[in-house]
Amino acid sequence: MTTEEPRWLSDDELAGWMAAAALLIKLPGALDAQLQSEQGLTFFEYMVLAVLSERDDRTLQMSDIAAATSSSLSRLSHVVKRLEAQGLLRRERIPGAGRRTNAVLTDAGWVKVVAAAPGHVARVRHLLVDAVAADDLAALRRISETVIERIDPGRSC
Amino acid sequence: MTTEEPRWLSDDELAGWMAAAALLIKLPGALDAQLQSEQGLTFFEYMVLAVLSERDDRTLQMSDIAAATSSSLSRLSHVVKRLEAQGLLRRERIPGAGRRTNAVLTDAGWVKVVAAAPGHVARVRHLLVDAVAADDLAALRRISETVIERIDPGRSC
DNA sequence: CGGAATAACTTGATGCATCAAGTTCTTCTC
DNA sequence: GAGAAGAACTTGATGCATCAAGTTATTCCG
Repeated sequence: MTTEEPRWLSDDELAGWMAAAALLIKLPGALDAQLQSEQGLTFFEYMVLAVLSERDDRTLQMSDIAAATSSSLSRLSHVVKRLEAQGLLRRERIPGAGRRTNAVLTDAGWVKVVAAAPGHVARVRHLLVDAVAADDLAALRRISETVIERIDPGRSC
Repeated sequence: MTTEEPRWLSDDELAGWMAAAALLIKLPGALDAQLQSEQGLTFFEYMVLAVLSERDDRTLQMSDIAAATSSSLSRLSHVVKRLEAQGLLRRERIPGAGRRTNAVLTDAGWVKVVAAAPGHVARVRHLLVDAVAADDLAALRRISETVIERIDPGRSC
């Protein structure tokens, strides 16, 4: 807690940051709205199902899903419980491995992701991937990775 | 609802998008956590106060605040009610102008923003502005503006 | 080999966001 | 100038996110 005058943002920095902040506020809602109206899914729920669907055995441990979706284990646990109640996946304790738990995509879950994916990808294309230059998308990736590393340092080694 | 095979994302596109998605999930939480622990404010609450504090008369109409913070009027209304209950701002109906309402920052609100700003700016610098190249920040601005324009077309004219 | 620390979740309470519906003025149209 | 349409919010219900605390194996250590 110093009393020195902080380094405020320059005009360019401020403009960049405000634009980014607007993106943070609006984009999640836009993605949610589309998935919600077409498939009754949250963007985050979709991510969970999608991550599972990419595995050969449609199975992944809770912690690994959390890592893959950048979420807390607590958030994931609540969501998985809801998805399980809907029959889209089921949980299985891994015997002899502490409290480790796998989530397994059910057939109904698979059908759901397959139904949701085209519309979702089309939306992501329309809003972002097809809207910006390839260079800018690469920049966005660099930026995101840098910022994420700063948020929790040493998460990827 | 076409049955054609959709255009899936290429590896580069997918990597860019996943990184961006991770950013969308983690950055808001990181900003909230800092403001919450230091000043008991949400990032969004801070934005509302900050926008008001930049006006000479510390006054702005609800709709204008909503536009400046990229939020819905509904969300803003709830937040402003909470901030008013804490004495950080007050609302004033503008007479003879329909349901138009101004929000006015109180002295307590001013003190709060002034107290919160340095820590918040430092955090934004550390996580984003100072972490990425100036070119990349410019790219982020371009990207954000493009995406926002796609989300609700013709919001800025 | 026993007790403490750790890992991997789960749960419950609280609070914020969103959506749909309701209010209350003003303005436009005939 | 009356009634309809629209603008600018407000409100209440619902649901999701977060935080702190609780569980339940497992491993480490003396």
